[in-house]
Amino acid sequence: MKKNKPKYKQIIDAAVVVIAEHGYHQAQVSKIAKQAGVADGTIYLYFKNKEDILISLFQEKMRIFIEYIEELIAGKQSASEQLFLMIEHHFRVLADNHNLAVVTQLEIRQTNKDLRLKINGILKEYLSLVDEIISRGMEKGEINSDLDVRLVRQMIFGTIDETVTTWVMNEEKYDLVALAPQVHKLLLNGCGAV
Amino acid sequence: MKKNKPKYKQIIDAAVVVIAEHGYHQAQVSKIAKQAGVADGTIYLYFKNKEDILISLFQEKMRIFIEYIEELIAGKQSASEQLFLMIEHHFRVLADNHNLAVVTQLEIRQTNKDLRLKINGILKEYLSLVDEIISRGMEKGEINSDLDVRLVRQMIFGTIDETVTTWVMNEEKYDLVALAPQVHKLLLNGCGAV
Amino acid sequence: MKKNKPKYKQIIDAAVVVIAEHGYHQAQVSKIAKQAGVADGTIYLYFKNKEDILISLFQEKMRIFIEYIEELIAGKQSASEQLFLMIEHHFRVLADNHNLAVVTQLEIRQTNKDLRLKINGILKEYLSLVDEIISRGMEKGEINSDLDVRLVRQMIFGTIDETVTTWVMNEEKYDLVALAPQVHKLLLNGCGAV
Amino acid sequence: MKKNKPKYKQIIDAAVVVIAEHGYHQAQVSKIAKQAGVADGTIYLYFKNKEDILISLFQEKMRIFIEYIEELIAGKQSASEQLFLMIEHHFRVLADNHNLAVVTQLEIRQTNKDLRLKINGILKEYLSLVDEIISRGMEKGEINSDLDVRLVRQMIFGTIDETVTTWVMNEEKYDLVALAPQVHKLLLNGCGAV
DNA sequence: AATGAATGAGCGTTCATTCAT
DNA sequence: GATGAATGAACGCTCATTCAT
Repeated sequence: MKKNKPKYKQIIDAAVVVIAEHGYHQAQVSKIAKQAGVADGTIYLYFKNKEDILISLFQEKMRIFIEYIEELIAGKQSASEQLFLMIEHHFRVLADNHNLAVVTQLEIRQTNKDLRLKINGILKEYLSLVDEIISRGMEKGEINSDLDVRLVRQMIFGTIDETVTTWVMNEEKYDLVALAPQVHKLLLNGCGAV
Repeated sequence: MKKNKPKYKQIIDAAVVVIAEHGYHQAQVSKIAKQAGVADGTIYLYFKNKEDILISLFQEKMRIFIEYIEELIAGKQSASEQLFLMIEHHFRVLADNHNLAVVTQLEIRQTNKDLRLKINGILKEYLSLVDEIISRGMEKGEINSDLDVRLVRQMIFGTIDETVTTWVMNEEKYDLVALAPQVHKLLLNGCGAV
Repeated sequence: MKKNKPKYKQIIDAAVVVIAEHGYHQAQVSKIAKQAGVADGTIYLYFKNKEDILISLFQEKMRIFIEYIEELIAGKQSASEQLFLMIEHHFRVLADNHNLAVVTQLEIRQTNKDLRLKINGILKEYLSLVDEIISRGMEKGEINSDLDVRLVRQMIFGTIDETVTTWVMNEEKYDLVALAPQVHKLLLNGCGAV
Repeated sequence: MKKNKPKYKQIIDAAVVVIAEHGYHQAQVSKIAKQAGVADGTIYLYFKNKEDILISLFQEKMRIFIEYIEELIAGKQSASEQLFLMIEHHFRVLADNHNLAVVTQLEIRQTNKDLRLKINGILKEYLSLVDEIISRGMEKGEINSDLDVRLVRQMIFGTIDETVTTWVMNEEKYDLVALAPQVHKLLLNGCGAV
């Protein structure tokens, strides 16, 4: 399995650095190879093509992200608490990793439709997690079950995403994690929680 | 004034069609010119460069959009009603114009940082409009004035944008405009309206 | 005869200014038209094409130049004196007209082979004048008649031309006309004058 | 060092052929690549841009030229002899290489001011060599030391250059090398040698 | 005669990918 | 496995010239 070899992660980390530093359109394969300390051709022993680096990058980070959140909310009973932990973790991960924040909020979106569809495919796992929290919240009466789950999820993800993007665009001047309680309150209100 | 000459609008409309059909990176100037029924060089009598077409396109559409919404909400008293009219109009414009929806939700975002910053500059007028509705709603007691206006705006815009993007990504399979009441309700709840 | 109409000279003078100021490759027809105060299309009522402007420019200036020198040397007996008057006038004309100097020494030479051949055709009149001075000098015994007239002419023209070009390249920092006596002496020595 | 790799010289030689054959402005990079038997992109592994090909070409040829002349005149005592060897070698190199003669006398001069300045910078090494010969000639009493070294150099270089250009323009119909003794005599006379 | 909007051919350069070593 | 030199397709933009008014 190539994904477990050291150079695989090495190249992905190099890609995050290079894309964050130079922007997606200036992140040539040769630059990524140089940053990773390997030859250009070596990239193609681990990735099908340049697009595949980006997909794998997103997949890898998302996998870790989701696994962590799943652990985090595992023992919690209330949807409200689960939602809060998710929001806070989402904010914390990106606040702690400037490069990753730039890549996911700004650079990765500069890609073509096809690539974005693939990235959306990966994102679905996260969205499913949100759906589960919502559904469980409805079952327990925490969330108004008249609402459309999909719409609620779009509100939650849209708000979180927009909040992070605005923060990145404003050069991360303020404390993102500190916004978690307010965002949580807004979203919970929206859900019709009493 | 070049912006009032017929070819100016002709080229912008052609750009919307070509970009929606082929994607931003496959929207060569020659393709746009052909679609507009002018020579390649004519493009440059009306636009500084290819990037300028995109900026002008967004500016032009946003100008019409904002002017229309301003008229729409002019006589309305409640922030709730104003918000609803805005959401519905936002959805309706894009639902009525498939090409424009694809361009604004997917293609325009594939551009480099500089261009995105310019586009964000144009978007600010819309966001200001939202801010005004929120502020007025707070003054009247419709919206919980303890909330951060910026966060509320991010929730509103983030939710609307995410809703439209999801709809476009799902190949516009369902009725977007019909979602307006539910989205409106969600957002109003979020704002702490009683 | 178009050459006698005011706009003909107007355009040629504009071309000298524009080419000197912006360089040959940045001297677009539209710039020349603007400088001349006429419409782009008007240029083509007086000149076949852009190349024709340059040829006519050179022809016009050279005609005046030669006519003047012919008058100047008309009454003079010695080839030495004729040569001196020619050198001095050559230097003076270009020293007095910065733009013309830049155009003839630097910019006009940036043209393609065909155009340079045409320009050389015009230059031949000047070279013939030099040949005549040399031949008469040989007849009178002022110049060593064993020498090849063509080679002597190449020395004379080559030296004058190189001297002016070096002066232009050095930003005309020193007095070109003041060099005439020394250049004259050098060339006369070269001709074997005693 | 890229300059020692075979493809470096291969591309320069191809450039000489293509520029001589089609003229500078019709010497597209793709034509040069084809002539050199490499891909278009390969050019850019060895040269910064098209302009750089021309500069390197001139630099390379000038380097060989100067090195050869320096060896040639190393053991010679008289400035007269040194001057003759230089003139003859100058003529011989260009007479032996039609393409190079066309490129240096006609095509290379069609370039813009910036490029011409760079080329002049390279030419300075040659002009310095001439200056040295003149200075040494003055020390030894072979050349009239009242003369301005710069003017003498301009006469020497101007005459040689004009002679070669005239020969190229006349389609190289006569024997250029055979002119060396006469040109040498003319110049030596000019220098005031007895 | 004069205008100036419109035309459209033409090219230097980048960079993802390959493959011989 | 690892290398990195070589490949070659693809495109935004300029500007001399035309021609309807």
